[in-house]
Amino acid sequence: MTNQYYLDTSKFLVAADCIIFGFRDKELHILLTRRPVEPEAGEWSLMGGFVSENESLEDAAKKVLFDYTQQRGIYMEQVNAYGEIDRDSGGRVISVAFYALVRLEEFDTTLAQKFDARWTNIKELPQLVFDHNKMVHDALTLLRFKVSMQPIIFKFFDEKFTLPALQDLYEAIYQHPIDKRNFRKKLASMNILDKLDEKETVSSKRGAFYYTFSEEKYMEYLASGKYFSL
Amino acid sequence: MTNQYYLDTSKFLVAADCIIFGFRDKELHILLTRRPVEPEAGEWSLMGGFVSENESLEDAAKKVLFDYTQQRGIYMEQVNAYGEIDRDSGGRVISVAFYALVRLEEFDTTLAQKFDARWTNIKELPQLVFDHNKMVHDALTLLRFKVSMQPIIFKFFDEKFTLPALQDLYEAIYQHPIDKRNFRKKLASMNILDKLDEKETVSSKRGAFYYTFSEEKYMEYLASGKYFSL
DNA sequence: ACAAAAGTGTTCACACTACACCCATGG
DNA sequence: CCATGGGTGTAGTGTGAACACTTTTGT
Repeated sequence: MTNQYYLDTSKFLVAADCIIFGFRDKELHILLTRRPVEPEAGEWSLMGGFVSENESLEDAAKKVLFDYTQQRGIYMEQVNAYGEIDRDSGGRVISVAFYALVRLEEFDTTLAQKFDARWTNIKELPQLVFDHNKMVHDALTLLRFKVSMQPIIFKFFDEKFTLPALQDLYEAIYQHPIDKRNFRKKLASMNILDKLDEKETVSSKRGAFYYTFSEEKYMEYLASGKYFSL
Repeated sequence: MTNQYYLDTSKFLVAADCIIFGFRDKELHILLTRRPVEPEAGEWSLMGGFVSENESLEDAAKKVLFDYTQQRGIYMEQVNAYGEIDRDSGGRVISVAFYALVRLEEFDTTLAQKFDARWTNIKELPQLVFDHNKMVHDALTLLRFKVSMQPIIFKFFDEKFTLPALQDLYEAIYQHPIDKRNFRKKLASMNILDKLDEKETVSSKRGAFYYTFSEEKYMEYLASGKYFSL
């Protein structure tokens, strides 16, 4: 099967590292763990794993995500491949980073303890092993771009959400405040949300209406020739 | 040196494939070659090579670029890693794609013959081996985005260029016509170009003034708080 | 003189920004 | 009744889009 031409060349360990984003306490967080093996055992690290023979890069990343979150169907996107010779002090490893957006409402906190993992506010990011800080930085840059171009922000929520929460998330991602009226005006003009009768009454006395993202309305929006832009 | 933990895992061939963009005849072109080895020998392919033990991914891509163009300091950027199990019918290969922008004025055409390479209009792209068509598609998407956000379009030119040529290039990248006056107005408002006294008189009788991109003016532009956007 | 490409301003529509007050409710 | 967060409209400014004619020069 494998061609002769392919045999005389170096082979490499390949890892998939995941920047797992979640939204909590009006701030964007990422899931970090204490690295379980040498070198740099015990230091903060992204979730990762080696790619094995019978899986694609995406499969490997999905496996990592499932192991640490027990969620399936997580939104995931490749960030970049990292291939400096000495990026991993334990040996030559080429790593492909993926970012993922998880619904924190569904997150099983017992998992966190099992893996010595912690949700960390992106504003208080510690020093991470190897080039993981760079990976997070690149992932954030990509996330900011993607959020502005595609309706992926809704993947942070478990189905329904309130407009104040959506705005808080948006502000957490971009790290700057935006005007409430302008934000809502823009969303209204897109007409891609369904307003529910239900209210969320935990974070305020008056309560904020829940909304859901409507795939159908979004399709109509696209069909009308417009492009999503937030 | 290499830790025990790293030893029990699969290793992979890793390739660097380059989408080399150039501008000619008012159209965007990419450099393709006839694949020299089985499988799919003789079919159209991107330029690529395997990564070796003592080089980073970027180094491998730079080597490929130098081999095929003899130019140094080519602008290059990573597109994505491709890791489907059966993407290469010759064996399991993980490939990292890079796009590059070359100055066609400096291109040595004898090289093309040596490698059985050809500049191909992106509008007439043939079927390529493996997933190379997808790589080109992804590279084009990224190029379009980057061109709109950073002044990399000037890397297509050897120092000086005319405004009509710049506009032609811009239209070739985005595949749609733009208004001449609006285009020039926008460039003028940015004030990042230096007008030369010299004219280019090959493509018109009247002649078009040459311009150069001014790094200093660009720095001032950024310092004024504005962001490049074309 | 004419063909072929270079160069140049104005108007209009729309989108983005800034901005302040009333509402509903629980304690 | 008051503190807390939810919800709403308007006016001004700036940016992008549409649009046509004059200039230069080689043949």
